[in-house]
Amino acid sequence: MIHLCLMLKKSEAKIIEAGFSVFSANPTATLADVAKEAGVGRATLHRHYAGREDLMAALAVVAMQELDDAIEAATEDAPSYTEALRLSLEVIIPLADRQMFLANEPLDHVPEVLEAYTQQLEETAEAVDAAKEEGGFDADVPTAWIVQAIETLTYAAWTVVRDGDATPEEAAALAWRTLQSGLTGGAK
Amino acid sequence: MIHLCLMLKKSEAKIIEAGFSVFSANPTATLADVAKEAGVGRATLHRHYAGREDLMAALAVVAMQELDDAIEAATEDAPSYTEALRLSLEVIIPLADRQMFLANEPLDHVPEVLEAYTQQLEETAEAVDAAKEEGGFDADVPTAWIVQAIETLTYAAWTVVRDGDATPEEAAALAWRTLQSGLTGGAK
DNA sequence: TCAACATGAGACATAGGTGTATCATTTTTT
DNA sequence: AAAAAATGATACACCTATGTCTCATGTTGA
Repeated sequence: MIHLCLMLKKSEAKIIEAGFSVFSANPTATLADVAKEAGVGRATLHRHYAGREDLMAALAVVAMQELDDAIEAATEDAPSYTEALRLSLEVIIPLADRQMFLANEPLDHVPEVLEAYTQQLEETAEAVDAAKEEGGFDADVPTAWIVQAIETLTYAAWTVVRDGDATPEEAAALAWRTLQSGLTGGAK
Repeated sequence: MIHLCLMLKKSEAKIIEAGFSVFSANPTATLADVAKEAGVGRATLHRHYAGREDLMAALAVVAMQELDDAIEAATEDAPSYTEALRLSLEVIIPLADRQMFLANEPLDHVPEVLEAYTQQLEETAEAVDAAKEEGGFDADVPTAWIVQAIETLTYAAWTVVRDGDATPEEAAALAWRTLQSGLTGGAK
């Protein structure tokens, strides 16, 4: 909401924030619910976003942008690709609740979102490949698996944080340890 | 469908199978879609299942039962709890597409499903605790995290299989390795 | 064969979310 | 202060999924 105000009008910012809040709690919530949460008339919502799809797409764009910014800020002076991946993991967890509800939305029809998403995946894959050369990951393990493991363990970390079973820092540490050395006692 | 016929009438079995098929592809599909896929009139579907919630609950019950059966069959003569967890992981992956679409359904209102699900989680947690004592997992790692990691890595495995990036056996092996020893080169 | 039952097809009513238009009011800008 | 823009509230029409009902047809079992 802070930096959103720089580019979005006041009502739009309120609607976007309400969208994150409401749809995170209930992905099938009504546009009326969003408008109410935003303290805005339903008609006003329609003035800014033509329909549900438009709003979802806007939410996706904002979420992607936030993610990109956070990752770039966290990794810009990382000493290695491996460390950059670890730092990314740490940074993503607190933002995950703004992304997760979008995962089940059919956003493939919005080229802007699709493009950003595939690029995100590609960048991760590139970072993983680079980390492999550093010895951070075993070259024998398929990159596709490592990327998927990073994504799902990020989700796992977000879940345990949400359930109050760990702090974001603890969850990030557990996720990274799982990725790197696994959970066996001997591998400590 | 094979053993379902033992307890479900023909139409019911067809509807249930169609439900898995249709809702896996599109979680917001219509009851009419399910009826069509089942080769059954929409009215017939309503005769057997009062509404969408009823159908979803029935699907959840069947899916849970299948999971229980598969896990029990796979682990009944496992040499250890750790090995039992590995075998469970292997067995769940091919069944995962019958479960995943249910994850985003609000089934908490169906006590039968809720109870079966929580029991499933408890059994996993118990197996993890037992595996800890065997040395299969580090006792320092919270059980809640291990359980969550197992779940999400199972999902990851299902995903790569679905995308054609690995066979079920390969995916299971990757998931288990990730859990146990991680993906670092040195941990091979 | 006959009776009981299940099914398919269609008509019908309903409810809820969605999108639009209008108008008075408020806020912002000039 | 005056003009312009944004907003809230309301009413309206629309569409789709849903659920119910009926009746003719088909299937099953006695």
